[in-house]
Amino acid sequence: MRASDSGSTDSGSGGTRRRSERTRGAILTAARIRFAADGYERATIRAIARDADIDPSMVMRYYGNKEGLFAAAVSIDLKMPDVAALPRDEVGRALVAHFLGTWEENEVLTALLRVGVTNPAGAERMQEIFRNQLIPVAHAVCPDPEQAPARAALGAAQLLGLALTRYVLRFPPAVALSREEIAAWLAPTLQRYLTAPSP
Amino acid sequence: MRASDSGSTDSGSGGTRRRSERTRGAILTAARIRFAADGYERATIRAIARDADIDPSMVMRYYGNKEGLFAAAVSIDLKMPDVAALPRDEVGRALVAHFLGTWEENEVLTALLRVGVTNPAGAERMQEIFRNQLIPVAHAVCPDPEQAPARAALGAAQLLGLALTRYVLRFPPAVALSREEIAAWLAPTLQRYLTAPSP
DNA sequence: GTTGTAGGCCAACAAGTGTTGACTCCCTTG
DNA sequence: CAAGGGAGTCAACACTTGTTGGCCTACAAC
Repeated sequence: MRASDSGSTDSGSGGTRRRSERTRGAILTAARIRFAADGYERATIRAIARDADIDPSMVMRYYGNKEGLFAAAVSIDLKMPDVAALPRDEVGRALVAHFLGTWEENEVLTALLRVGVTNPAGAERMQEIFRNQLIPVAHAVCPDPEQAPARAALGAAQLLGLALTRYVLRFPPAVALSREEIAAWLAPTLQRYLTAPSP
Repeated sequence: MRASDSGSTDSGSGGTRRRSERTRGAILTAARIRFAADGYERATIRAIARDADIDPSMVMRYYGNKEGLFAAAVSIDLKMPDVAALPRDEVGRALVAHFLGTWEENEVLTALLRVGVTNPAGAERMQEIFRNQLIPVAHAVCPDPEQAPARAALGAAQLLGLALTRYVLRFPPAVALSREEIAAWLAPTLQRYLTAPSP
């Protein structure tokens, strides 16, 4: 897969600097895969380095320590859609579809979930994302702004629970459901949590 | 807390055997607490032994190895209520209430969730529980028996997601919700997943 | 061509892990 | 009382982990 191979006919300025950035990237992608597959503790620096075809000490050189590597590997922007611009009754469906698409194309989310469950720093990171990226969405569609955090939490519980059973624990029936079926079932739930009057 | 203290005036047969069973129990409770708090990898046998006030080697003597200890520590019976005997439209509320009560009084569930996310054996254990204890509930109330597994998975996703955000990741709004509020929000969701016609 | 500098690798360290075997102590049984 | 066996302790093992410092190599500037 190595594009622009070792021929290194690349332009004059910065032949080595180029290479360093390529290995930094290799480390990050390897780290994301390992964190997603194994969680924080079992994703060893040695294994990540092996995947990236470099020496373990390079990880330390570039990212200081394991926590630094994790922090660099799992920064994520959920790119939440602008729900205020949607018809009010399509918010639930749009969010579920966006969530499924993002999760399946981006292993960082699985990594974050796996790490957040066992590592305090990971949990904090998830709280940040919830606070900065999810609550604002609720704020945009909730009838009562004061209820936005609670309603966002309910929606997050439903979506993260689905990710948990489908992508992490892999309950067979949860894996077998198609994305369309999931959207059909979950959309009304999200819609209600975010826009319906309090029960 | 040690009932019938070291006076050992207990009846003749089996003074030592009694003590052994007491330490077995101490190991199990310490293990449950540690697994719940730290997950599988970070819950070290040494820490568990320290909590139980015994030597690490005793853990090996009684449970063989760490996996054996885990298997012994997290066997659980959810004691699911007999939903067939309930009015059909109260199933959702009953399940949510039962779930919240069970989770808050039993740290084993948090342990299982934490371990299941990073450890294959833990995930398998959760799949077992889902298959043997949750699917039957869905079978008892689903209109179409063939859909029971999928509907059970949807319900499990919602409930586990709530446990995840409230008891493990501790999103502040999820922690702040009262059990009554949670029941009011989630009961209709469970009700729909289990009993409503397919969307 | 010489030199400085950054990229990269090797070997090693200290700490902590699960696990094992030999040892002591005490209670129960004859 | 003597003997047996199980409960419990101690010290050590082999191994893996994150992390460090010294060394080599190749490119860029002078």
